[in-house]
Amino acid sequence: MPPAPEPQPALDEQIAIYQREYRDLDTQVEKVVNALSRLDRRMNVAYGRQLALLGLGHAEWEVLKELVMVGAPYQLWPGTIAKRLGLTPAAMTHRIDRMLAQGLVTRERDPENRVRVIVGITDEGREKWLQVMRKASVFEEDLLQDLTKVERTLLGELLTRLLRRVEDAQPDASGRLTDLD
Amino acid sequence: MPPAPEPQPALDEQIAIYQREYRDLDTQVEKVVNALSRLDRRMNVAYGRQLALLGLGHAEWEVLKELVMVGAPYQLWPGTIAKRLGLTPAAMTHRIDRMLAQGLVTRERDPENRVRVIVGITDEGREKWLQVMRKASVFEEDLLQDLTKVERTLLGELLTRLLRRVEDAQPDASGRLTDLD
DNA sequence: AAGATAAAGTTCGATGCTAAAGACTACACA
DNA sequence: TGTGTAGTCTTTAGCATCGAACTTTATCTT
Repeated sequence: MPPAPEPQPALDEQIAIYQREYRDLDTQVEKVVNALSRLDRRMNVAYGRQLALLGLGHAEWEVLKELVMVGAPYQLWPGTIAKRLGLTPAAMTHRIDRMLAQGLVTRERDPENRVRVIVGITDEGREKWLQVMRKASVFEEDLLQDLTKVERTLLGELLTRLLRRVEDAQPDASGRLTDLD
Repeated sequence: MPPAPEPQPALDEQIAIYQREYRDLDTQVEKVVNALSRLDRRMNVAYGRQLALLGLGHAEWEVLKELVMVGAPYQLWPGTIAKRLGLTPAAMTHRIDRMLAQGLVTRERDPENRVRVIVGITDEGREKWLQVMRKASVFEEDLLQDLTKVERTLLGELLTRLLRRVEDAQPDASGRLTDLD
């Protein structure tokens, strides 16, 4: 008898096991959190497949996204990108190096402050972003195909409220998410 | 004038910009997907803080989770863990090495098949898992504090349906998520 | 039985990330 | 003006991961 079955257990089954191991578990909460985490993983795998087809990695995609998201003229300081992506400045330096070599971005010194650097996107970079978006939107539509318009709106609404809680409330020293003011 | 404001734009604002850059965007779908992705990132940051306090990294935590999740006698083959976590077998070898040195897991040859290895969890590993769960459940309750019981159930239900779509349907060659059986 | 094939895990070389130290610029204050 | 101080990016060393080749064991085929 093998030490474990191969396939990943279904979500509800997994929660049930957790509860056996940890009595005080709130199964309702745990279900939401685990579903979120599993969904994000699956989505990233799916995106990764499409990115690979276009010769991009997740790293490059993240940076292109930030540059487009900021709107015209599509410029950011490396430090800003790093902060938003949760990376160190060192990692950004190297990412920009690689993306520069691929012709996806530009890098120049900020004329107003020579210590600063301005990263911009090239036409090719913008084109790549668009191609990925087209592929991604197909996948996302497939993902949500079982939900009605009303359900989609509701889901977006509920998630936004969670996001607001975690983004607007700075956690205190013990990590608690408190007052939103 | 700086090339970009420091703080990350709010979700709705971000979606609006995306739509300016990509006309055909379904804002409803995009809102769900982006909220999901942003939530997962924030959650991982929060977990990371608690893990660091206990001297654990995300890598160790993932492995402990899989071992507990499988139930007694808490044993798995390295390859199974690797598959479920989306890692290569090589990475698992090194993770087990490190966790062995920390006394979190055990490693022995499978008596039924000498090529195979059985990874088990130690009492200390189980205790660490429990400590993390206690911390995590506090954070998760805080995260969901604005939702009523009904809303929590509904959210869990909607997410489960998405998960079912992406986990049960193998994507075809073009990456589409189709028929569920 | 004997050899081919398949499967599991480890080893090896290369890549990308982090933390820490370093270099450079701008600004504050004497 | 000169010096200190803070902020931004780059460099360096160490570590985790991946892809690929290799070792060992079990199973299939004849």
